[in-house]
Formats: sequence, C-alpha cells, structure tokens
Amino acid sequence: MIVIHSNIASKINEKVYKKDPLTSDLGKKILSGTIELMSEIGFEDFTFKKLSDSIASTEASIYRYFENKHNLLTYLTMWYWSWLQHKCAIKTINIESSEKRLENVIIALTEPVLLDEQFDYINEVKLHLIVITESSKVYHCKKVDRDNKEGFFLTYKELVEAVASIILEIDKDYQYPHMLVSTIIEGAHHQRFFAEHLPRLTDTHEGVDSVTLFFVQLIKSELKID
Amino acid sequence: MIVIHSNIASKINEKVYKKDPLTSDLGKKILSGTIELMSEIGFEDFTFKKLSDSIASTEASIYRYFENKHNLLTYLTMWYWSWLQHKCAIKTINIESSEKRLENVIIALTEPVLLDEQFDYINEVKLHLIVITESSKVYHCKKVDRDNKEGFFLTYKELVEAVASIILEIDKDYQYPHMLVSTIIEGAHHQRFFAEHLPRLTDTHEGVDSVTLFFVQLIKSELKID
Amino acid sequence: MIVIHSNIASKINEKVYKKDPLTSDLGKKILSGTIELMSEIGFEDFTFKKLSDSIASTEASIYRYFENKHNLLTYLTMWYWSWLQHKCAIKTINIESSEKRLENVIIALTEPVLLDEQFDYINEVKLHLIVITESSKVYHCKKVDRDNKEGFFLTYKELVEAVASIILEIDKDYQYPHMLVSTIIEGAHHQRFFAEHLPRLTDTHEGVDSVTLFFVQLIKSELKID
Amino acid sequence: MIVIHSNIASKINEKVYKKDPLTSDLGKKILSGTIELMSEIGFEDFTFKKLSDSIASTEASIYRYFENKHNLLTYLTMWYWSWLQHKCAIKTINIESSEKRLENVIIALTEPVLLDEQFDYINEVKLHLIVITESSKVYHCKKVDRDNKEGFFLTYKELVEAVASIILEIDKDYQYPHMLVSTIIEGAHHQRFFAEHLPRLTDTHEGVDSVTLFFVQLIKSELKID
DNA sequence: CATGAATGAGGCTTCATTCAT
DNA sequence: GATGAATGAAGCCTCATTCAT
Repeated sequence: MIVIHSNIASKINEKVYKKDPLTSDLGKKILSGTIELMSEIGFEDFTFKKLSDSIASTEASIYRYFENKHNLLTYLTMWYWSWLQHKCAIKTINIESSEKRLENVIIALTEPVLLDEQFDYINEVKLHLIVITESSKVYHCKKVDRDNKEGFFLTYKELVEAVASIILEIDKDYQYPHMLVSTIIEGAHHQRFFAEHLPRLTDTHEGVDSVTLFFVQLIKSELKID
Repeated sequence: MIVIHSNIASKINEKVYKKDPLTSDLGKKILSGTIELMSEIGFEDFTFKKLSDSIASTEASIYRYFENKHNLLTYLTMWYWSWLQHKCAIKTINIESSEKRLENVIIALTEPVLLDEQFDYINEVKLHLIVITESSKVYHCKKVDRDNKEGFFLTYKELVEAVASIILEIDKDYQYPHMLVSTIIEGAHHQRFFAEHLPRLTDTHEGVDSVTLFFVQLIKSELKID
Repeated sequence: MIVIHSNIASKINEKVYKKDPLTSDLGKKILSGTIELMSEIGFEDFTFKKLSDSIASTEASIYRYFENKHNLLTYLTMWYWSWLQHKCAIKTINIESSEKRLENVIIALTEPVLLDEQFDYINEVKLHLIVITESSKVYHCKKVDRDNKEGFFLTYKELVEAVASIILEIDKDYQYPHMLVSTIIEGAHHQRFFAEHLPRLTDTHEGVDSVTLFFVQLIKSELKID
Repeated sequence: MIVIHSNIASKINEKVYKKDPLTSDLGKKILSGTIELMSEIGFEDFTFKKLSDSIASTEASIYRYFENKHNLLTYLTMWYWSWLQHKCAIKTINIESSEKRLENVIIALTEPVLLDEQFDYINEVKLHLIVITESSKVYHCKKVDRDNKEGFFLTYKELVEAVASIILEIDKDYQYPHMLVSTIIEGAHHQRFFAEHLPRLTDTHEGVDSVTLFFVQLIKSELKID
C-alpha cells in the first residue's frame, strides 16, 4: 500500500501546498472533508470557514496547509490525474497490442469511477464528481500561466502524453494525438455532467454506458482501427 | 440589420435579465463594458462595482438590468449561442448536400471568430475569448438545474439539436449525435484555450488552423464520410 | 465661516479620500468620531470596526470615504497643517516687521492649542494630541514615497516654505531655513509629548509655557535677532 | 572586546526581553535578522513569522526571547542609545574644554553612522536607519507609561542627562538643557529622514553634511559659544 | 428611470499565542 | 531549550443589495 500511496501522492507538485496534507491526520481530514463538502455545495460556495466547521478545526489551521481554496482544488485534481495515470498503468501491464492498450486506457479514462479502498482519506467517487464539475476552474482562471510555470499541470500533461504515445505507436503519422486525448478526457467529463443536468446535450441509452462506448468508438473511427 | 439584430437577441430568454439591456444606451454600455472588462480580468475578479466604474455608471444602475454577474455572463453566452445559430443558418442556406452543410456548420462552430460589425455593442472576438474561458461556469454551478428549468440553455440545446439533425440526415441510425456535437463545440473551446495556455495538451501545426481541421476530420471519420 | 471652511479643507489633496467627508453628515461624523476615538486609544489600536461602532455606522460605510486608517490619519494631519497655515496667516496680517511676524508664527506653531469653535466636526485640542503622538506615522511608513508623489505632504511643505521665506527676509544668506522650521515644528510636538510622558527628556518651569519660550529663544539665537 | 560588549548590552533593561538574546546563537540571529528584515520592510509589516522564516527558525522560538515585536524594537533602540552613550564617552575622553566636549558629542549624536565591526550581530548602519524611521514608535504608543515605569527609557534619559550636564558646565543657568538635547537627537533623525524622502522639508548642501553642521551651529548659537 | 448613499453579511487572511514533544 | 503543530481572535476588505431621491 505504501508503495502505491507514494506513487500517487509523490507526483504532486510541492508548490501547490504549504504543508503536505499527507503528513498529518489533520491534513488527511482536510482532504476528505473537502471532497465531502465541495461535492455537496460546489467550489463557489466552498469556503475554508465552512470546511473548518465541518471537520471541527479552524480556518487558520487549514491555511497552514493550503494558501487558498483554489490550490486545494488543484491538489485534488492533481491527485486525480495521478490516480488516473496509475489506473492506466495497471490496465496496460503485460498487454502487447497497442490497440488493446489504447482501448483499455480510453475505458479507464472515461468509465464511471468506483470506490478504491486503498486511500481512506479520498472518496474517489465524490472526487470524480468534483473533477467533472469543477476541475476546469483549475486552469480557467487568471493564475493559469503562473500555475503552469510552477508545474501544477505536469501530471495532466504526462497523462495526455502517455496516451498520445500509444496513439503514435498505432499511427506514427497521426497529426493530433494530444488534441484527441485531451478532447476525450474533457469530453467524458462534460458528457457525464450533461447526462446528469442537461440531457438534451448528450445521448443516453438504456442499460449501457454511452459515454465510454461513444469515446471508444470515436477513437477507433478516427484511427481507423478494426 | 434590425431584423438580424432581433433574430439574435429575441432568442434570449427574458428571465435572465430584469430589464432588457438592448432597450437603452446604458444597457448596451453594460454589455460592451462587460465584454471589455471580463475578457481582461476574468469572471472571478469581475464585479458590478468595477464594471460600473469602467462605464462611469453605478452598481445600482447595473442591478436594474441584471440580478448578478452570473446572469450577465449567461446573457452573453446565450447571445453567443444565438449568434452561432445564426451563423450556421447563413452558412447552410441553399446547400443541398447534408455532408456539405455539416462540414460548413462544424467549421462555423470551431473556426476563429472575426469581428462582426453588425453589433456595435458586442465585440465578438473578445466575447469568444470569454466564452472559451468562462462559459462552462454558466452551467458548472449549483444553480444549473434551476437555470435549466427557466430555459436558460435553450439556445444552446437548439444549436446542438440543429446540428444533430443534419447528422441524422446523413446517418439516421447514428447513436450519439448530440454527444458528438456538444463534444465538438466544447472541445473547440478547450483546444483554443490549451493552444494559448497549455500547449502540451494540444497540437498546433504551422500555418494552419489545427483545431478546425481536427474536428472536421473527426466528425467525418466518425460518420464514415468520404 | 463658509469661506474659512473652504480655506482649510480645500487645501486637502483629493487622493487621500475616496469620497470627501465634508460633503455628508456621515463624513463629518467619521472625522469627529476618529478624533475622539484615536486620541483615546491610539492609532495602532484604532480600527474601522471600533470607529463604526462608536459612531453607530458600519465598516463598509467608512470604507466609502477612506481606503484605510492610514489615509484617514493623513487626512486629519493635512487638515491640521492647513489649519496651522491659516492660523499663521491670521497672526501675521498687517505686521510689517519680519522679526515680529516670525515670532508670531513660531508662537502659533508651538503654543498649546485651544478649541476653535468654527469647525464643529473637529475638536482641535484632541486633534493636536493625535498630531503630537501619531502624525509622524503618516510619513514614517513604507508608503511615504508613493504618498509624497501623490502630493499628500504639500500642505506641510507649504507651511514650512512660508515660514522659511520669513527667515530669509531676515537673513537672506541663512543656510538652513527649512531645517530650522521643520525642526521646530516636529520638536514642539516631541517636547509636549515628553512633558506628558517622559519629563526627564524635557524641561518644564512652573507657570510658563517652556516649549514656546524655548523655541522662540532658539530661533532668535540662531538668527541673531535682538 | 568582551568588556565593551558587556558595556553596551549590560545597560539594557532586563524586562524588555524574556531571555537575553546575547546568551545564545539563536538570540544573536534574532537580533541580526530583525535589523536586516525591519530595515527592509518596516516595523508595521514586520512579524515574528516573517522573521522566523528569514532566519530559518520558528515563531515559538522567537517568542521565547521577546514577548512581541514592540519589545524587540525597544531592545534595539536601547542598544542604539547605549551604543551612542559609549560613542560619546569615547569622543570626550581626556578633553578638558567643555565646549570641545559638547561639540564632539553633538557630532557623535548627529553624524552619519558607519559600520562598527565590534558587534557582528549588529549592523549599525541598518540599525541607524531603523532608529531614524521607527524609534519614535517605541514611545509613541499606549504602553509608553507602563514601559517608562519599567525603566525602558533609562538609557535614553541617561544619554540626554549626560549631554545636558556638559551644557550646564558651560552655562549653569541655562534653562532648557534637556529640551535642547532631545530636540537635537530627535531632530537629527527627522532631518536625515526628510533628506531621503521629503527633501523640501530640509536643506542639503553639496559636499557637506548639513545635518551635523546645522545642529552644531544651532547649539553654539543658543549657548553663545565662540 | 437612473443614481448617490449606505450597509449587513461574510469571505479572506494574519496575528499573536499556546501546547505538546 | 528549541521547535512543529495548532488555533482563537481579530483585522481587513469587498460583495451584493437596498433605500431614498
């Protein structure tokens, strides 16, 4: 467990926090409390005051860990991307066929998230909900260029790069590998959100996971697989 | 011009404003000032106070037109979708081939925006920048279900529906027409944002508009056109 | 009265306030309340919250007038300097002798302050106490060069300049007119403070105003008058 | 060296610190770090947190030495006064003429400060800057009467007393010896500050140290020396 | 209808301080 | 004795909104 733990968290850029939340109980409570509260009330309404009340701590204590709620959300998003990287790695171990590896990865990136019992301070299902609804706010803000320079989006870039390299294994002349991957990752988030809140912007079919089916088909069509 | 003008604005749901901004000079100044200011400082830092200072008016006056900055952004987004609808309509008039109409529409949805001189209170180029960066905040918020019931997203839905119907003309059995369209629209926004701020998440090629090329190719691959 | 009123306040640099406190009742209450409260608890402990409580208003309302307590103190100090200018002007009207005018001015600058009934929102006696104890904080701060560029110290400079010019009438070759004047003004504040709190740093003599006597004698000695 | 060291520091009132900073390396680092940081950012913005960061220690550790930043500034000011006493003593040794001793002392009190290599934990030049800008805050505060009772200003009083006694040697009937001395000491600080930040309040002359020249001339005029 | 004035509420942030090791 | 962790309290500031003219 320790090994995997460090795999996930060790990828997180140190500048996003003031004190590593994984080094103390309070830090872990901040993470789990944030996931609980932010999935419920949303990023806009989320404040350190409400969080501190919900975990029976104080604003000042939370400030010891994170400069502001934006960096806290960024931390969770980094964790999610790092966790996705790890999930993709697991799903492609020992598979020779590039096509099969790509398919598995696309499934990993777009399928519904289940609870992963390894990390008791992270509820992956609720974190996924947060990522779907809020993660674009991590970069859709005025700080984006500064945060980018700090390396806050490296885990995301690595994830995209890893999948893009599989695409290039399949078609070394393909022109838009990164565009295709990031469109799928972001697209999967949007479609799951639409399914929940704006169904006329998406398509759902009884008894199947349309989102994953759609994106697997899309990438295969685009890369002329089968 | 008046006709087209009303075509765009008349689609905007009345509940998003308290007083129609197009019925007065101040109202139009609010729109143009918002586009100017929000494209510069971003939605988060945008306040009615700053806006009123920038257009030499008062918070109270702006408040007569819009309940809050969220609805003001929603108004602009509606305007943008309505304007896109109109643009798509223009681009498909008198074209018989469904395939050609679809291609024209995808281009219209994804190409860079140029200044349209028809509406002196709207700078389309800056509005496009705002839409790229901020528009998802219109629905990625806790009000989404309420706003949806009010019909705030109808113009977006109609736009998606219109394109989806062309897709169904081409392949009446296609399973994911709305998903495909909304993925392209949102995807184009993301890719333009990435090109500007996070280039490793996208692909750009010298001298061509990769974003449009990519999405045109993607939809053709997916629908087996050519 | 109106005339004199504008004489004093009209000298105050507009950038020190956000809204002119003399244009409303609340503004005047802010001034009188600040003098009352700050003379009692000191600048360090003074907050907009305490002020707003003491005048039955709110912090936000005070913020409409002054950006921060530093600018509020600066305003009062400007007012004091402007009032001193006016006092010096009165005391030198129709006096031909430069020496007599200088003596009168030094007395005006160093003598104890009595209540001037002209300005009901300013208690000059308490303002003088504030100036003695706190006014050097107006420039002994990191903002000094910025504030100086804004012209916050012009009334002080004009006051010093006016007295220096009388000195030069008496001795056109005197090398340190400004130094002498500012040393006397600041020195009088210090000596009154020491008399109250650190008597061993000053000299008091029964039944006379030592401070004024000392500085009048000092300037006469320095300029070889009599 | 040890002898002189204790001469300076031994004069410092024990109640100003909780633990004598000269008894440990950390204590000396606190002093040198404070001089460095406070001369840079000013007393208002100076906090134990920033200090502890700058010397790689912790707030709690600093708190073991000083109750608050006010006492820390008071300590440095006491050290400065004590150092001035010592400097005056050196400058008057073996000089018979009262007039010459007085002149030397006034020069010592008003001249620019050079780096004294004896105390490696004190940068006298930067300490002088702090004293010029911040030292009046040591007594211009609500604690002044309490601190005075504790004896915090004794070294200052002794310094003034020592110089006053030379004045009385020259003119045993002079009425304002303490006032004259404290006016010169404080005045020299003000004039150096004005020269730097508000030059219109002082007079500077090419190639000479106007401040010292002025105050030497002033005291001679006042005491009718020469 | 537009605006100037005022404000209640609450977010954000830091400070000064204590406690446990 | 030194330090890492935690926190209560308070300051500072702005927002969104209402009221009166």
